[in-house]
Amino acid sequence: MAFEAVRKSTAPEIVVEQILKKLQSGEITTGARLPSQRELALSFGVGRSSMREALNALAVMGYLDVQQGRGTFIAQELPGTSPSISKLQAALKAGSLLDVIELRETLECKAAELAAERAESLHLRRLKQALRDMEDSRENYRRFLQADVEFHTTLAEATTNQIFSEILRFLLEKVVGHHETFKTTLISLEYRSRSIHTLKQVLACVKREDGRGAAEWMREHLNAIRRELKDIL
Amino acid sequence: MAFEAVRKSTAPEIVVEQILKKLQSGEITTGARLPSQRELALSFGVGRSSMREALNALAVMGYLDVQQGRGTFIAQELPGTSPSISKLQAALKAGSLLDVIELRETLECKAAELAAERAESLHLRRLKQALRDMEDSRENYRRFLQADVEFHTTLAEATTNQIFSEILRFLLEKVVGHHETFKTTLISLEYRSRSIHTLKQVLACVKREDGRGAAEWMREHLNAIRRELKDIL
DNA sequence: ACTCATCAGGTGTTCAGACCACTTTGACCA
DNA sequence: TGGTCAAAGTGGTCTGAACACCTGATGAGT
Repeated sequence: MAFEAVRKSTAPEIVVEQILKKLQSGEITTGARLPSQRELALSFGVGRSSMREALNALAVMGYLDVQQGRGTFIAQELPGTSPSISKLQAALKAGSLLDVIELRETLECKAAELAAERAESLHLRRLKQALRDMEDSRENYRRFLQADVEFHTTLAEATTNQIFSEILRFLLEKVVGHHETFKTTLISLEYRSRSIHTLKQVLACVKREDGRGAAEWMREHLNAIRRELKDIL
Repeated sequence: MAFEAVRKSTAPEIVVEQILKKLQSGEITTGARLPSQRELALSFGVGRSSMREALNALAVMGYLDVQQGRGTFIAQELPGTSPSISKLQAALKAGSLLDVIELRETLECKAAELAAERAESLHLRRLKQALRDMEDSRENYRRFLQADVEFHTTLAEATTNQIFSEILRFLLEKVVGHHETFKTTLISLEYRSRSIHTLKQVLACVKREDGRGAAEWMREHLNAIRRELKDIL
């Protein structure tokens, strides 16, 4: 037998709900100006402070835009009530590391390929530097990981496809999170050396604009990670 | 000569910032109880209403949990302080449609391949149904688009890789958004017919577990979209 | 005619104080 | 032991008064 939590209805909450309803039903146009806080408080039958709390809450949520001396306006862009974002985050939290690897294999191989075709000298320099950092920090796990991520991030940026690079950055962030949660200091020194070697091959391919080669070496790199992961789990 | 927007520092904002800093530096433990609003206001040197505004903002953001009669508590689960999400959204909004297509080609071809290996009968049924819906709504643009999205979404789900499917769902949502923004009713009837044909091939390949074939037909499908897009732009 | 400083009125912002509603606690009593 | 009740502390709400800021009108000066 389950009970529902008692829904307490405080004044600002009620006001927020009412305004939200009008907002979502399209009764108020974006960019429109609301009456002054004093008037609103009067017409809602609440005190100014309660009215202010409601308006502030809506502002924090991104629905309103309050400007001192000018008034309160409906936000130009209503926050896309997109539940997909939270679903994405939930999936990332719940999803298995192997799933992530599968995605990374798909995306990063293509990224390597595109990078080979489009990378500019700036990217090449950063890739080179990241590899040097990895070599210099073989024994320091955190720094190694950081340089590793830098390499992958730069490669993604070199695709000159902003969406591509942001999604990859997003994924990598989660990978790092996983590492930190599980304190995966376990990663073997041998694996690190092999990583550096493989990524050097990737960089070499990118330099000579060999897309297929870059993709293949990247696949090799990710397979190595997958193997390492399986050993640990 | 560019100027930065003036950063107005209102009292509650400053308080929010300070509390946020303490929160993120881990100076306060989750679940801990804060001093009373009156005390806090005193120690921050602001009025109680300003203090309340700050606390409410933090509560809306999910950092705090205020309970009447009991006190204000740090939320048990601090909201993931990931700015990358908003960056991702920004990139999606600003990024070109061609970039999205490039990503889709990468992801959906792989999805088709994986689906061919893993799809269950439930997925096959839904894919079939989606194709039927597309055929039945050749003349109704919105319904056609909806069925189209359903096909791609189902294919993504058939990978049995939750993260994969969520990211694709996320991308597709944006594509639909683009369509609705630009009122792209322009898409030719011929294109629709060709889409249906190509996707039928994809489904056939998935049925006989031909991963390579499914990927190739999907690539064909996306190339058609790319061509259609170029014509429009 | 144009430019600029000034001012009045409206707006959001902040404050202080009072009171209300709720929760916890502990003293009290049957 | 169990219930009742009052007190104290908490957040919730209201009010009136300043304060800070923006806008538009006014009018003096060029």
